[in-house]
Amino acid sequence: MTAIRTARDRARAEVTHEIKAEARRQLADHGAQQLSLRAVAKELGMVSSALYRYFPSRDHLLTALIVDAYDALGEAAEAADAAVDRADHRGRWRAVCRSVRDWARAHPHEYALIYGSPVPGYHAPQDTVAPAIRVALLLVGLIRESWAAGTLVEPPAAEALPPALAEQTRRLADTLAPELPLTVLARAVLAWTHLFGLTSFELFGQLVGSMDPAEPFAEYAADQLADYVGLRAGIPG
Amino acid sequence: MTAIRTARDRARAEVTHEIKAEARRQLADHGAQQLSLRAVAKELGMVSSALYRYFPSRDHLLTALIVDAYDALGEAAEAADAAVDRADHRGRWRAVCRSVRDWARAHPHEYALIYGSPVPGYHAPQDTVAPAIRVALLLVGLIRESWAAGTLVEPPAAEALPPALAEQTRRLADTLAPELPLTVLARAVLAWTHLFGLTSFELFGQLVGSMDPAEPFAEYAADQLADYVGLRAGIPG
DNA sequence: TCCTGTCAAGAGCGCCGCTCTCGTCCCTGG
DNA sequence: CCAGGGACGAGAGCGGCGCTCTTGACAGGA
Repeated sequence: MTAIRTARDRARAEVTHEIKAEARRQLADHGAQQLSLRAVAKELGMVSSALYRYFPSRDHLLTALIVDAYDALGEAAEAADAAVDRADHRGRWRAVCRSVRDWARAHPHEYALIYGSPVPGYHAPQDTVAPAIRVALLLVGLIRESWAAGTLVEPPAAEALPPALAEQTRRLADTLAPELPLTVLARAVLAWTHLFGLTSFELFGQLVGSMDPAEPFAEYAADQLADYVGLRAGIPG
Repeated sequence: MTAIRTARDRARAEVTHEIKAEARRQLADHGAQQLSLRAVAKELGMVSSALYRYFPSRDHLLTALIVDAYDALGEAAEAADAAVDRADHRGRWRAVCRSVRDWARAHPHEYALIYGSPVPGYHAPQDTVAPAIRVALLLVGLIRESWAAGTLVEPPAAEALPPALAEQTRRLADTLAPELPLTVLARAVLAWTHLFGLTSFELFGQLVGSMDPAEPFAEYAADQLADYVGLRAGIPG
């Protein structure tokens, strides 16, 4: 558990890391579909069968890359958030939205790997869920901060969730943000799905011919979503 | 141009259709990734090379399936729309949203084929754009009807689009809905992206652990989107 | 020192998309 | 009516894929 012990272990960790690095390079260049164990092995001066000492299958290697991609995206979003005044919750929201889009555009194949259609037969193992929700946690976190600061605009009181949705939202709130009104949390989830839905739409070419380039539309969407969840502009002071 | 002429032509059309049918079956069963020309050929009692008389490559066959999928989805949406009172624009909106989700859940692999990450290297040819926009046209159409009927709630006048987006939206409006206020059209596009974004999120497993099952949330989203674009409930009479 | 576990390598299996060649059959123009 | 040409299916084959199994070299613990 402590440090890496034997020379064998150290070598093993190093080779594992090198395989992932080369695989990530090929993924970024040619996409997940084209990621070939043989090509990775060749580039590393190994023979394909040797890779199976480190990853039991292509899917396992892909899973490792998925976790890395989620983490990279989460890190980018957190960095963007951290660069904005803590009290400017709306500005932070917009920064996170922009960072997601920017990261996706900079790493289209990685983005497609995590938010595109899942590889058939492939089902995400449990290791991927924790890194997968980093951006969602970030968004909920800043909404909570705005709520705590008293700057969050609540949805109209008349708007009640239907019972089934209220129950689901309550369960979600219990582990995520018990103090938030359920309507706020439901709207936050909706905004979250929209952020990634729009990013995917742009990246997968569905906007070509309408809102293309998508930059102004993405900015507008981030604004509208901030309104929708109730984030107010600027710093109270 | 008139009818199918010679026996050869008839045979060719029939075989082409059978290839597509078998390919669609395999696509529905195992996903696009697993769609193999050899398997299709074997199932049809042919040899793989013979298929190349009908489709010059796997991608071309896939493109044919994509067009079919867009058309099937468009047809389902149009049927759902047609089943609702013409004057109940909000009801029609919700029916279309529900039909998209239903179709996607009934045909996950076809849906993934058209709204998932594009196959690497694959770029949609022009044939696919016309069927691809059927649902969008349907949604814009019913918004226009509501506008014409005077039942559409306009966004707050204070909400102006930033110049770049206004210009894009205007270009879109010119060929789509010249009479609609730009803010309405922009909101419609946003709602359109959200509809498919949410559907993809559910289908690709991103909602597992939060809004799962997604039924109540999807209904809620359709409602919220109807509000957002300004569709009022019920029939004026 | 022996022995056990780890490792890279190689051969090979059954797939895949795709190409090329070769007979065959039928349609059509003379 | 018949010869030529075009469309067709079959087959062999190429290079590549994921993955398995066996083999031999090497290092660390008993």
